Amino acid sequence: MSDLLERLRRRGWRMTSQRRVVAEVLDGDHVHLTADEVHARAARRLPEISRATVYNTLGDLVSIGEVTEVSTDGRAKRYDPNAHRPHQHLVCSNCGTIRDVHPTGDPLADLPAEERFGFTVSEAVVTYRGLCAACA
Amino acid sequence: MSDLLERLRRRGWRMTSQRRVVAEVLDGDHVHLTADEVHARAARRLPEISRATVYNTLGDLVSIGEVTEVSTDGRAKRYDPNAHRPHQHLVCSNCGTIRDVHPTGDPLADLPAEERFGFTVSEAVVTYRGLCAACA
DNA sequence: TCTTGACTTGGACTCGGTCAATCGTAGGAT
DNA sequence: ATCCTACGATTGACCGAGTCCAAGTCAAGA
Repeated sequence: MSDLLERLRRRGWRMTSQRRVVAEVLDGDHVHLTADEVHARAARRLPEISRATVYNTLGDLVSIGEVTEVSTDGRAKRYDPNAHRPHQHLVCSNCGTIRDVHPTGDPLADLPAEERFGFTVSEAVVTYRGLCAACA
Repeated sequence: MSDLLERLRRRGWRMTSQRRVVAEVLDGDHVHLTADEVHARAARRLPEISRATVYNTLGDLVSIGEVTEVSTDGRAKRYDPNAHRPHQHLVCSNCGTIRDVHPTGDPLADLPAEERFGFTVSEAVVTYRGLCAACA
């Protein structure tokens, strides 16, 4: 059932049938769909939903922090509803499968001051790459 | 002077005027140009060079391992000639400036076995984000 | 139920990148 | 030095991902 939908309602997000199906499609763990995949799945329940609406809704969800954008392959961005707990990604270099992972330690601590070039560093995004069990 | 050009010559890479200017444009530290930027700079020295040639040449350089692709913003890929020594990237969230950085420690070691989902993990790509001195 | 501002739509458009047919040339062979 | 030819360069059409806009629709408060 949809945690995401519940949180959105609580925020007073204006709820439309389009936004509801997009939120429902995104629900779950290890979900990393492209905008077109979201559109295709949403269209199974609401055939007239337009691409622009899916892009708008995803963009809104990202800007309010309920969904994060992941771009692991330089192709289409993927949308990750698991924004409530920080995590990194493990990607199969062959088939593109993505898993959420929780490394120990803080990568920010591994960047010495003299390697910061005066930046105020706030975040470290880690992508682990390798071959999944099926592709190895 | 061009280390890259020298390495390419040593590999027996067929040298054309187009390939030479692309290699020259890419020479240096903290260089992270988009394909279009490479094309623009190359065209200053060789006005008739085509976009397709730049893409072909960059693709070739990547596949022989002399240049690496970096995609930090989900927009155009950037090309990094500093492929001979492993490093990560520090990106300004505001202006997009990129610096090469060398964190201590091995991020691969921070991913416990039970978080590997049966993958053979071979690489960790880290992108540090923050604000550069000028943007802060 | 009415009203209205927010949301949705379809289509044109942009940007980054790829492809294929044709032309040109680097560099080995003579 | 020149000739040949396979490999590289060029042009322009094309593609996928994403954005934009003007017009239509509708959720939800009064």
